[in-house]
Amino acid sequence: MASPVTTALRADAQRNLDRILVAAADAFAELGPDVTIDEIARRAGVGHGTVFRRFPTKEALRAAVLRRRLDELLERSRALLAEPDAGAAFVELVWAAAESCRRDRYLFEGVETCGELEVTEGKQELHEIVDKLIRRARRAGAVRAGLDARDVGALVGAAIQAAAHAERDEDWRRYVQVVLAGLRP
Amino acid sequence: MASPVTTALRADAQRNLDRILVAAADAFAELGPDVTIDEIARRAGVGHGTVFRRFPTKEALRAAVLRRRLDELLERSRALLAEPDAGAAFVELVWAAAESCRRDRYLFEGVETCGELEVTEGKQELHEIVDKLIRRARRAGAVRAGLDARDVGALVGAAIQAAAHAERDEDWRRYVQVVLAGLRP
DNA sequence: GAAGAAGCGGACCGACCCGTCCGCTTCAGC
DNA sequence: GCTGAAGCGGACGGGTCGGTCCGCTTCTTC
Repeated sequence: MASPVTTALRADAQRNLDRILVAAADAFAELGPDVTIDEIARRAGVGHGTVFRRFPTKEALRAAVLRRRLDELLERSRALLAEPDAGAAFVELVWAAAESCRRDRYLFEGVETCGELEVTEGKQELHEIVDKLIRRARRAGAVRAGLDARDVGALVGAAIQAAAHAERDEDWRRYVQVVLAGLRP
Repeated sequence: MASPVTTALRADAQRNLDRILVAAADAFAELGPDVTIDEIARRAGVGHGTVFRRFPTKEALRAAVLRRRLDELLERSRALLAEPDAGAAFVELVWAAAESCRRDRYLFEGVETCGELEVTEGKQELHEIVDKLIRRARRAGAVRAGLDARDVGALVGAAIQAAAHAERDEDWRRYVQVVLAGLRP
């Protein structure tokens, strides 16, 4: 996924790699970008030396996890370009982004601050597609002017972040609805 | 401020205390809650032992800084209760909160996660007054139903946080406007 | 200006954590 | 099964940082 031509891994190594990526995604989402590698290794059931053999630094591991999330969003966004109703497509996009941020509340912040090529390229690609979706929606009169992909991403990420300390667990939906209402012309 | 009956400090000690609080506020706002005490001490022009004499832990220092911000907001909110136009008072409240978060983008997150009595009490007080302002505004038809002080605080704080990585420096105003638009009925 | 209290700050300790390294284990091909 | 390569993981080094402590300095009071 990260590098298209990975030399085939031994079966046990591949198994460990998968478990590390899953454990890292969970741990980052739950404890934030400052989780220790030891914690991730513990969750994956491997020694922390094993983590460092696959990912030279903690940042590289974080980047791999972020990239996976970005790829999911990319796929979803591309599909939405085919949706005939531009306004509905935009609303769906927002909810998809919200779901992603919901799974990892540090996603937006992470993508913004991560300098790894893997992530900045993914972000760039995503922005281009999302900008298309926004322009379409604006022409259809469903979205106010003066907003781009970065703005929408930031606001949605923010709404989820806001709900992190909420009392009820579904508050994030209300917050996203507030933002959606604010995005209309 | 924190404790009403502080035993009088020696003149130089009081001077140092003031400089520490200013330096800490700046450093926390600029570098986040993880700044080192050494950095704060350096900015204040004191040794880091001096910081620990006034504040037993880093958390206590952070709490003192947060409390100061909360007190400013408290004062502002109380004044707004006297404003005859409930809708306008609410909008002003939101902008005041935004300005505070703008000065320290980690303010909201800090207040939510800080366990020190000093801060939780201040938050409680603020919530009560802001809830009054919101109820007034709702009765005046200026704010949608189903939102309380916590919600509004979260959304405003998040909007500012979102603007932290924005390209233009005034983007945070646009974001607050989006949220304000979303808060209307 | 003398004396004692208050304050200062840097050396120091211990905990934590990233990243390396190497002796041992496990897998894959024959 | 044998063999060599690939993989493993824990011990270790080095750096950082929060918090303590104590010999020295500075202020205040008389």
